[in-house]
Amino acid sequence: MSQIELSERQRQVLATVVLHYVVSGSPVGSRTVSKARPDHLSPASIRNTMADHEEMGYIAQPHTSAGRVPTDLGYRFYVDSLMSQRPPGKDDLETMRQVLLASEDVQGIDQLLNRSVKLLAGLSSQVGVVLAPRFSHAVLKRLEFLRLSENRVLALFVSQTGMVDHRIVPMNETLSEAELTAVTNLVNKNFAGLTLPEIRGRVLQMMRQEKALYDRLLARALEMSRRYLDQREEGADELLVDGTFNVVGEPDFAEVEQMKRLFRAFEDKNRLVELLNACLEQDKPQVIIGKECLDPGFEDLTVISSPYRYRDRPVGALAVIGPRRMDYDRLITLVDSFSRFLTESLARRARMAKSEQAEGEQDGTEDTHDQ
Amino acid sequence: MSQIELSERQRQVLATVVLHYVVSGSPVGSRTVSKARPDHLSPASIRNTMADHEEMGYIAQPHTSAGRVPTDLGYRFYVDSLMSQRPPGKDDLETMRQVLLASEDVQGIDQLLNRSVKLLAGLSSQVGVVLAPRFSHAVLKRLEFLRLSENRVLALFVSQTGMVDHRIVPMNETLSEAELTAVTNLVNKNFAGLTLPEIRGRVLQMMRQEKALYDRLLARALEMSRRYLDQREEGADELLVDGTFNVVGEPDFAEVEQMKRLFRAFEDKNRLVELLNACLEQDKPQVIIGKECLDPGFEDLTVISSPYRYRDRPVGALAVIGPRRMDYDRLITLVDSFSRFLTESLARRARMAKSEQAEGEQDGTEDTHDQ
DNA sequence: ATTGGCACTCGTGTATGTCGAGTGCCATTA
DNA sequence: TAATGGCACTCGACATACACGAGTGCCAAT
Repeated sequence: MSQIELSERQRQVLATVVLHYVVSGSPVGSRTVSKARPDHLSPASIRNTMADHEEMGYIAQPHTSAGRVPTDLGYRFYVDSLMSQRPPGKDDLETMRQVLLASEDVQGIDQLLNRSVKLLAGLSSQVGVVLAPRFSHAVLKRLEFLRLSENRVLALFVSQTGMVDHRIVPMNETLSEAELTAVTNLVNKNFAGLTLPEIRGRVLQMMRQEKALYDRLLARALEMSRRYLDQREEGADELLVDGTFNVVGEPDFAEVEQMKRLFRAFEDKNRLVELLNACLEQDKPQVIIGKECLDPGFEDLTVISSPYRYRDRPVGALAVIGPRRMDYDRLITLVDSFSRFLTESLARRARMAKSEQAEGEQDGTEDTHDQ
Repeated sequence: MSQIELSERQRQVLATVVLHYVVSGSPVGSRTVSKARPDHLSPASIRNTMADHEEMGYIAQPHTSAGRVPTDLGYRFYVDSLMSQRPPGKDDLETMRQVLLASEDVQGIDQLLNRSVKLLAGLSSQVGVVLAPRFSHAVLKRLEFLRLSENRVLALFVSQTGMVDHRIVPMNETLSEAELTAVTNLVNKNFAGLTLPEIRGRVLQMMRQEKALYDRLLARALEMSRRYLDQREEGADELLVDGTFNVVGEPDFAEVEQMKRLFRAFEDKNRLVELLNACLEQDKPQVIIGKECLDPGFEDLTVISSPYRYRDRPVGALAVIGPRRMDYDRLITLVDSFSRFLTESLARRARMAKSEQAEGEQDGTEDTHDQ
């Protein structure tokens, strides 16, 4: 595992090994590499180079006298410094444009994301994952409280882009319908146009003010808002997965146990959400190869993820998940351009909402947000 | 394939074959049956009986000189007339009670269903499916319209049990915020307490009345309600699936192509919804075995489904899906009692909402509904 | 530094043989 | 007449043996 930088030849050979292995799926030998490279090196020379690679941990033999297979480290090196950054295929781009534009017009964000994940799985022939926009950056258009039963109130959050979230908040004090309506109005008057973190801050601040203590309704309103904010966190169904069938035939997942783990991982949304959340702060597509992911459910997988943005802040992410042996060149550019498309799509929505807001709003809240 | 009724012996032997095959997974021969049955018949006699069965199409040989395997018809006969109706396991019942009661208290229906499907998959070790309550039987608590952009309005439907549905309805005429609020009020005054079909009827009826034509807001309100009603039908994400990993190891799905079809079927929610909708009118658990299901994606599967009810009407369904070789006795009773539990759970919710409604409602709509 | 040659390793595929579970048929039995 | 025991036959599962070929490491020659 020496830290010496690789010579040009070593780089070339490693790239060839990865490239060949990705398409063929079987270990690649010195002879194959020799024939594939334009410089006419004999298999024997290649063998020496490959022996070096093995020593450095980039490639490995499944068994003596077999060809070489890239290790996690090998893939990593390939992705980081060998890969040819070719532009995305025209076809892929065109399809994406078609589908996203079509979903953009009339449909809600849910449908847009739904189609996106199906499209992502389809184009990549892998498992597609989309993490829906986080509510933490959503801007409140309306927060409504409806009484369901004596001690249960339904809190209904609508963002300015039309995202809807509802939670049931427990109550220990019963309010009449009229009081609830008043509370709803109070909340909207105070918080419309703010994001959730901003609302949380405002709530705490207002709770400290004396005035709130004497205004029973306002106190109720703050209390209920706080409960709503505390309630929401789980992040369960804001994750869309599609294309799991693409992984079924893969020879890389021949062993049953392995495959079972895999599907269990796909159904455990929480772990996936966590995984994607981790990439939110990146601004290039992020590639996690095999054991680089600490979650044992993913140790035979590669995850290519990229966040999408709204108003220059990352709000959600999308990913392609597949076996480590995958077409990195294509899929990375695919994920990258897909996230750009989604970002654009959201921006267009926002522009529509903005023109709307500018036209017919009545409240005087700050206008630095317009989600 | 003679239609003669089976003799007692034939019934016994067939039952034994099914029972053994279900646990062992390998073809069962005459010798095995002979030893398993209390009447001391020699293998030779059993062979005769089994030859009859084969002639009648109840069992088949994978190849000459192998044991017999039940056919779809054989399973069908077993389920219909041979199965011992044993009561559900105490353990299963207890677990169900625990989980459902725990989810009942504070949580919304979404969470209840979410846990249900996981529990169903867990208890059955098969794929669990739950079809969420249809909105067509939901009773309107509140229908709200919020403007998102110039020509898009968000319609927000809340049922009296706390189910939430939102759609985006396109508009060709722009309404001011104030007008929208007025419209919302009109809609709620007229339609609160009605189910969707009732609302549809009422809308059409009112549209025919002259009065509506001259009241511009009322006309708008009716138009928008109609658009909302037309919009919703797809029934996409109201289906929960869990436990697909249970099907991975199954030797019955050894062939890759078959398994791929399977997973594609699980992801195509629409087909599943259709399948479950078909069982809504049954009142016993329904068993669909292999090719009895016309959908080619399910031809190697058995689906055990049962509706659950609300106010004596079936509103949703749940199912266990697995290979044809499954423990019919246990799973049928499991599905049956699970659907009862869900029905009860919904009823309890309704009682809570009812006491609530009786206490603090102000409108004079009929009280024959209380969802 | 590169290369050709050589012995060695192993996985894969094929041919071959044995074993045993299971069947169908028929003559025998109670 | 229904049940049974015996027998020849079939066929998959499993093991053994063997040849083939791709691939390697090492070394001496260029």
